[in-house]
Amino acid sequence: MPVTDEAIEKIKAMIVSGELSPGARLPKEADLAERLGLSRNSLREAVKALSLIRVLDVRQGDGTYVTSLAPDLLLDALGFVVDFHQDDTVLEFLEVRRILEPAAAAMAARAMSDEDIAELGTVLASLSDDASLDELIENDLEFHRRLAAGSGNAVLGSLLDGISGPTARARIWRGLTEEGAVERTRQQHRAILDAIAARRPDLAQAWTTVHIGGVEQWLRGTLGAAGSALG
Amino acid sequence: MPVTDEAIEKIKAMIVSGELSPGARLPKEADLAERLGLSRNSLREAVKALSLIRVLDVRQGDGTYVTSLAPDLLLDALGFVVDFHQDDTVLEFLEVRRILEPAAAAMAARAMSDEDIAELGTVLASLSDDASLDELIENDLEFHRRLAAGSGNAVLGSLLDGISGPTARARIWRGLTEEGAVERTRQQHRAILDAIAARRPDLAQAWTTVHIGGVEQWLRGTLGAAGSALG
DNA sequence: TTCTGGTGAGACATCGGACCACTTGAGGGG
DNA sequence: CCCCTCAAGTGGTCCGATGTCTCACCAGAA
Repeated sequence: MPVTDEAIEKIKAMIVSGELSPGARLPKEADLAERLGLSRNSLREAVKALSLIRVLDVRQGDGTYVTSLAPDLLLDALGFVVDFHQDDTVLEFLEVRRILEPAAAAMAARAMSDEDIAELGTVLASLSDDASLDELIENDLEFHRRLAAGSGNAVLGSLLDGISGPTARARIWRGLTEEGAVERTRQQHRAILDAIAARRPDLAQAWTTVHIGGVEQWLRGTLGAAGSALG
Repeated sequence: MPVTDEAIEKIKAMIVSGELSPGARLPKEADLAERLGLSRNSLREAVKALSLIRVLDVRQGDGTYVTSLAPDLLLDALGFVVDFHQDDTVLEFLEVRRILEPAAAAMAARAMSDEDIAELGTVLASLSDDASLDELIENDLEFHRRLAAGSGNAVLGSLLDGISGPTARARIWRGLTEEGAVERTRQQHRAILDAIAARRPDLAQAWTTVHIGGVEQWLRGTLGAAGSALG
């Protein structure tokens, strides 16, 4: 095993064992390198890797720290990974979303505070009728993000956030606007909100299933048509 | 933005844009470093990070390649992340599993081939009555892994695989054996298998919900008791 | 002809040292 | 008491050299 991988494992072990608590500061690179028995260059490779997945937080001129290790932090690296999938597996991601998000909506209908529900409504209301594509996407992301967070389960929220990668979402919206389905989507958003506000988990779940399932069905048709047109 | 992060983005862009296809070989470190305008050391940090999340595959003496980018590869980095969560958020992960896995079981009841179902039965049957803890865990992991894979959705399968981290699973099984619930768990596994074999998605889903929900409930009680005992 | 073993080129692995850039906090000046 | 300056500490980046591994090529034996 390369020394770098070994270093990754050792740092991970230090964290899992509790020697390094969340928020703790690591020894300076030179010292840690000596302690782990490798050069500073190799150690930096390990630190960089752990930094990419948000386990470590390096601050130039200050030091290297263990992050909070909160699930949302660690899981947001998921978005980075999802970006690599453009066409082929986007449907599979959407399918997973169709499973998770309705469940999240049902949980949100029980768990969300009245204030949060009101804010969710504000998000939808803030969208003007002649919004640009970027605004549509941003608004859509914000709505679904708050919905997921409203489930009360941070892991579920982050997971949904991650697999709803901006890239894939942008492509879908581009297609939807072309077909003039923007208004229908907004109505579905509104219906989900109403169901949550009425504290009806079953309705919230059903509407979310309809919402995601509709996008899924449309995308399935689009990809199929594009595939046959190309093939 | 540090040059290393910049390099990560550029390499990612090269892959997403199609300039580097899955399986393609990257230019040698020296050349790529020059092209991206940084030193070999800094480039290596970027490569190491992308290698940790299974986007690049570095082979000493040969070269650096883009992986297949298959979702199972990319998502298995998830397991690494989950390992950092011991007590606090394990319940949230289990809750997500309780949402995903029943859906996967239902899909498996429709999609799995007769051969795969037979193999799934073999897995359960291969467990002896006086199996050790390690054998129990390994068998349990194998069963759930095949079940998730049987859904036909690679993303779903890998996601389930990732959040069912070996660490958390081991701790749960240790507790279950102490309470003598091994036999009940095995019966539930058997029931899930029977439902799938009978091509009954509804039954498979229900049994899986019962199975995961039972573990969840038990764990919730255990953690609560431990917490109050400590607090 | 085919298989085997050696050999060398090419690629990544690792190292040590040097210098740059940034953050922070102490200490002096207003 | 507040603000500015500056020096120490720490990560950021680079260079050049050496070690090690993989693979392809080729000569020699079966």
